[in-house]
Amino acid sequence: MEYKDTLNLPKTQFKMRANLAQEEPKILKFWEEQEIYKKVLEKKKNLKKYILHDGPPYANGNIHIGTAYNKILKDIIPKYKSMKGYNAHYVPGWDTHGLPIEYQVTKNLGVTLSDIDPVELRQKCKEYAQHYIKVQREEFKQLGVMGEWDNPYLTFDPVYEAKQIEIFGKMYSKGYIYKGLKPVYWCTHCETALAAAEIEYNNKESFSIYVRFLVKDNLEKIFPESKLGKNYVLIWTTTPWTIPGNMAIALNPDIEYSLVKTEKGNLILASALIRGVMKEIGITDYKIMGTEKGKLFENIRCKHPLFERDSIIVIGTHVLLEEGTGCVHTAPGHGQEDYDMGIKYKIPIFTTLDSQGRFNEEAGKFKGLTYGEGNTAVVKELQENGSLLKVGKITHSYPHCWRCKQPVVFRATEQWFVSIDAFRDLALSEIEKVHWVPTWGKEKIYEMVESRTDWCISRQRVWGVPLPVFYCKKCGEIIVNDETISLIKELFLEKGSDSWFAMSAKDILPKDYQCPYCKGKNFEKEKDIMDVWFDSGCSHAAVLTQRNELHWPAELYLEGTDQHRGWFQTSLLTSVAAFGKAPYKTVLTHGFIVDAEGKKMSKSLGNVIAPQEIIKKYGADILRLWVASSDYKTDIRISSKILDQLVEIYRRIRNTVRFIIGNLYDFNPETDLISYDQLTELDRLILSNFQSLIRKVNEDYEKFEFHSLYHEIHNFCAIELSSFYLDIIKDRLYTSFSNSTERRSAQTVLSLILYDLVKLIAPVLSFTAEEIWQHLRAIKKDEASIFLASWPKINQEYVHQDLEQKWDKILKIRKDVLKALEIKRQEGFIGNSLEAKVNIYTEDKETYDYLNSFTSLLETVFIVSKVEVIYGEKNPPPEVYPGEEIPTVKVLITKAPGKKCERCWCYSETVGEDIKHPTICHKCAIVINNHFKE
RNA sequence: GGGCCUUUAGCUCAGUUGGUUAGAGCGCACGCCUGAUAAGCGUGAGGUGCCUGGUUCAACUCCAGGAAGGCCCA
Repeated sequence: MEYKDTLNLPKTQFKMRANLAQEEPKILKFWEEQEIYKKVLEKKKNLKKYILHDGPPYANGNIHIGTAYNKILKDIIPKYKSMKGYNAHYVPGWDTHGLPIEYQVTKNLGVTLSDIDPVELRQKCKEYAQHYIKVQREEFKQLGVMGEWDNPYLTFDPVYEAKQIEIFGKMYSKGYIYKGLKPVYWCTHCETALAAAEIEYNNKESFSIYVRFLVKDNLEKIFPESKLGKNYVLIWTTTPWTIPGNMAIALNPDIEYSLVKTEKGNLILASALIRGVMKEIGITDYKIMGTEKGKLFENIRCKHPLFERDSIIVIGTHVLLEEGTGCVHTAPGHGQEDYDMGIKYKIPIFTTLDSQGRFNEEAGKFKGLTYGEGNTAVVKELQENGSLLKVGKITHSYPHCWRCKQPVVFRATEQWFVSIDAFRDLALSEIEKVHWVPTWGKEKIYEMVESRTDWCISRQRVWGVPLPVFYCKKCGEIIVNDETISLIKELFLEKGSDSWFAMSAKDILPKDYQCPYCKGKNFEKEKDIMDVWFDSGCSHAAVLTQRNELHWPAELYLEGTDQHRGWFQTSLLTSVAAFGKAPYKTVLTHGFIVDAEGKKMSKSLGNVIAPQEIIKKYGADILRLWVASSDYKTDIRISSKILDQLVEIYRRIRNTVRFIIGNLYDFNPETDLISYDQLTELDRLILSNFQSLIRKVNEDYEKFEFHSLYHEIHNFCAIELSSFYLDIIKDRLYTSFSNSTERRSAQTVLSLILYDLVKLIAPVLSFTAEEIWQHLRAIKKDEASIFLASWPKINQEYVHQDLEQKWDKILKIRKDVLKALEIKRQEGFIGNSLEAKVNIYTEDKETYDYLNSFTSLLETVFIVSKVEVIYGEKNPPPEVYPGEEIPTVKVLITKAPGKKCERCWCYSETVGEDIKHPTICHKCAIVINNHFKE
């Protein structure tokens, strides 16, 4: 008889090697064909809603690792919430309008804005966006992200656009939107205003010029010695072309300025900078004639170095000593602070450049030159008239257009603005009410909103939602009111915003419409469109309030930390402006993905890791595990080393599960489960431990502490289960009779743990959890998908603190025993621990009684053939191992007595007792004689 | 340049209100097993707690300065 055939060795079809790259597509197909997401929604539809509102990725290009990270992190949450018992509908969205797409499309077509019909261009842009929506949708699905993929929200959707118009209308009617002349970042190449978010700073070589402005007024009250010769204010600038726009020179009120006598006249500049500047402009012989605070110079008149007009001295605290002369050339049409000065001193705001960057009539004789040509021309003229004291070149950080990479200019133009001051306080108080994770997110966005300037929402492009504004041709008034807004809203709802470009103002407005101001009958449409940030900032209204399955405000927004300035803020602003309330209750932010060294990923560094390649090589579950394992509160690292580690962790979890499944091949939970009071003590212990795991993991999901539950689950699999419990119960599972109570006891616990463990990992390891679930369903009928199953609950009956405490000590003694065994193994005295007998010496009565209470369990727990506990022996053999964990015990390892049982591999003196089965032990003989009669 | 943030073992992360010798898992090394086997078990070696000062009987922890890195802004 082959005794091996009488054992219950594990059997399973569940593969040790996951082969995720091949298996995941099958599971995806299963989810899709079975419409699992739909079924989950149907099942949870009457439960309380938990809405994670998706921040729309921009529909161009493939997804990158950051996008994948964000989407997976999001996906974990509705999956958990749904299983936990919420109606957690997830509607993904896309941001579809805007310059990047329009730029790419015109580039592909080889046209400029003026060459192409706007409606045609918009159609091409739409197709472009649609293409990438498709691409990204497939990529997101591959990540295992579940959601309303068949019906996502798109910012070019007519319903969306109509809602956006409504929000604009609401804000306008409250007086929060105005048209004004303001310097904005302007790209002369793209011919458009740019938002701050569309600017990137790169190094650029610029002129560096020092120019003297002749002082016209008498300065004797400030500097008596100024009467000796001509006096000048010395300025420094890197943009000579803005000199024609100069209207003032700004000085700091509290900085000290000196009058310096030089061969180039008496120069006024900040005292602290004299040495450096003199060196720079090549003056070695100079004398300081007097020093006074800047505020004394207010309203002193100077002569413009190029034109016959004045440039007055103004006072502003923005003037610093960081660079230049402390006297700041001020052109109100070409800089933010210059503009502020202009407003304060009632200086006319004007621009000297047209939209293509050419000088206009305001620049007088320079008209027609590009500002680049203007630089040279201005320098030349300043040189000729003696105003220029030094010209050089410097390389400095300068704003560039994020699309075309060209340097931008500051240029005053007519733009539409959202006035932040109108509702700033309300926005700030709403920020206070929101729960920010991590907590410093509050401070970050608070400070940004507190100090931000008005939001420029107009763009001189065509791929976007038009500003719903008419102008009366007769009186020039702006016409925006409830009637026009609702008209446009209905129009967009029916025909989309293309209609704005396809139709004339006359066709859009009702027949015989009259200007409310002058009764005029001819109208013009506004040509500008809205900033894409306004689009996406309206999503709370355009999506949350529009779909029955959702609600407003959302429970959660979850994006990268860059969105404190972006979407979190624009959403807050439109929401507070229109509805007086934040659109979210909680905002979670994560850091950026960096490489092994903590450096950001960039093509030039060659350290970019693509999610598509990870999926192909390792599988999406590994990527998902990476997301869960990382602490998103700071930068998140990824490298092939990190991925290799995750593969190991994954294997461990998978193999633990596989071993459990393998040992349940003949166990049906419906018929074979045994009652709690029949479970062995060890089984009850691990069941109690497992309840703690459920509790901790659940807390971690609630607090979004995924990296913590990743460690908890892995440690439970590796330590509690694999190296302890599973190792110990192997003997019982294999050698007991299949239907015996002790084996069913272990299987009962394994089954209980397995069913809950698979749920605990499901939000993270979604593919693997589903694969396991389908194996379980083959044995016991259950929900069609893991995601239809309910979240594990702690069973109080299983929680036994007292048991855990009692076993705490035996586990420590076990450590000492294992150590003692290892020493003997190193000596070559034993190999397998079953070859050993363990003598435990103790002089401590309490320890002795404690150990004795375990009786024959000790052999099981130490996985040895024999254990003897000896009390009171004053002189144990010298080779004992003194307990390190528990000093009251000493451990002696000897050879186990008897012979090795051929069946259970334990050493026993009972081997040979049974005449029919002389090579097996007594215990095994009973099993054989009772159940395997030949 | 400014605001916010990060820095603990090769890697991912723990470290309670300042208090013994700073922990876990993985990886690595060595060994065992061959009835979880492209698995399983055991043992071990790994730390200038980013650096420099300070407060304190005592600092990974508190304070100041700096370095490296990230996001945002100029």
